[in-house]
Amino acid sequence: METQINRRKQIFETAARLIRRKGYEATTMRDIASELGIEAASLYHHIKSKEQILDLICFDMALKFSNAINEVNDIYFNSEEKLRMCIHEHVKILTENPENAGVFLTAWRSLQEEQLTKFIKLRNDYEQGIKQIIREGVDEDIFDNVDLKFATLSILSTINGVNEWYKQDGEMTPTQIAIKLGDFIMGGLRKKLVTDLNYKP
Amino acid sequence: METQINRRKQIFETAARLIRRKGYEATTMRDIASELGIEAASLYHHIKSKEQILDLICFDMALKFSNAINEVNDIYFNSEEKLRMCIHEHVKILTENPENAGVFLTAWRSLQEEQLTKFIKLRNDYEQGIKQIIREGVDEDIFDNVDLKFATLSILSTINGVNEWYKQDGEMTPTQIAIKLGDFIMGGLRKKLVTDLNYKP
DNA sequence: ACTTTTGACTAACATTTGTTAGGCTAACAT
DNA sequence: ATGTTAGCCTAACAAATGTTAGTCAAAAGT
Repeated sequence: METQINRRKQIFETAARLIRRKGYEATTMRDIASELGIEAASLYHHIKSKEQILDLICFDMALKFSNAINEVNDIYFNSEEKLRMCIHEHVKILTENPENAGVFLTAWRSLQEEQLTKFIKLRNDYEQGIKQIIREGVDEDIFDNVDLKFATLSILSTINGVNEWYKQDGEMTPTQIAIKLGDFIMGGLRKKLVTDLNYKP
Repeated sequence: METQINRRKQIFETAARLIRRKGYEATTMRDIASELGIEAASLYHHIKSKEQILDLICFDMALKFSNAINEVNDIYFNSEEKLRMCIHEHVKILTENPENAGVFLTAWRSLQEEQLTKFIKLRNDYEQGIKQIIREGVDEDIFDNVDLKFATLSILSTINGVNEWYKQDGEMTPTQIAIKLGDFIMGGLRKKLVTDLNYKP
């Protein structure tokens, strides 16, 4: 009763780990089963299909990102604060389950047509949400007058990169990463002068 | 004679396009052949194997990046200029052949053990090269006292993201993208004050 | 004690995969 | 004219893939 649920969870976790490392098509049902010490056919007592694994992981992650930006928009008002909080929430999601996040970031291409279309729509919504926050910052003269699409995609690429090097037992906590990322995205690499009144530590 | 070489080139181009879009394992020899209007077996008169396609593309791209950073290091001295030129060269490589670049960025995971090890080493060398330039900038007090590994990987993620949205007939040329990226990476999103003596347009 | 459920197994399936062998045709070289 | 080769074809193969069917032992529920 309890064990079944755990087994199912194990299957999803193992699958996510392998799919993230080798890709969806390169990961076989026999690979997943072998990692769990069982036969491939046994997987089907717990899951519907291989495709279901990819579907659930991708859309579960997409939902998390969607919820995160909605919360941030509900709570905060200042654009820079909003963006910094989005970065923080994004990093939290990427790091609290790096395997699923990795699947979300790379294996979504393997979704079937219908699901793929839905997924891309969700991802576009999220991008539009970030873009809107940047737009507000530009309108309020807090952010530079940047190309919105360019800035949005660049920032998201920067944040998503975290998934490629983050280690659970690494030197930086997710929060520390988020702060550094926020500083980098806000202020860039160049040395700040103290005469810059916008300067924040 | 002449046609053979062209056919071979066509095969690599078609393969790169498909592999970039769907992944290496998801792209079959029959897919590639079908795009060219021939049978899968016919491909083998021009290439050795499917794996060879991936190998050549990945290592050809790796070589380009390696050459680029070496040239930059030979020609320029100022750290910020060096980094901006690296960004420019990197963007040029990513955009002058987006298909091959996409394969390089995502499909390298499918390389066989031996080639994979070699590839990762080359990529690490490149990352170390960028890191070294940032280190120089920090030492020369031009860049903020950032975490070197963090800054290197963040910057590379930012630049590589270009491959996901760049369009040949888009609004921005590769050079314009490189300049915007350089500005963003150097100065960040936040509005600059004119009292910041480091400010560059 | 008896029945049901859980979770695994073996065996097998239909497809799909990368690849090889061998043959045909048209262009080219001598 | 004759031999060669470039470029494709069909046929086929062995291996791997996702999945289904049917069986069985142990645990849980009654």
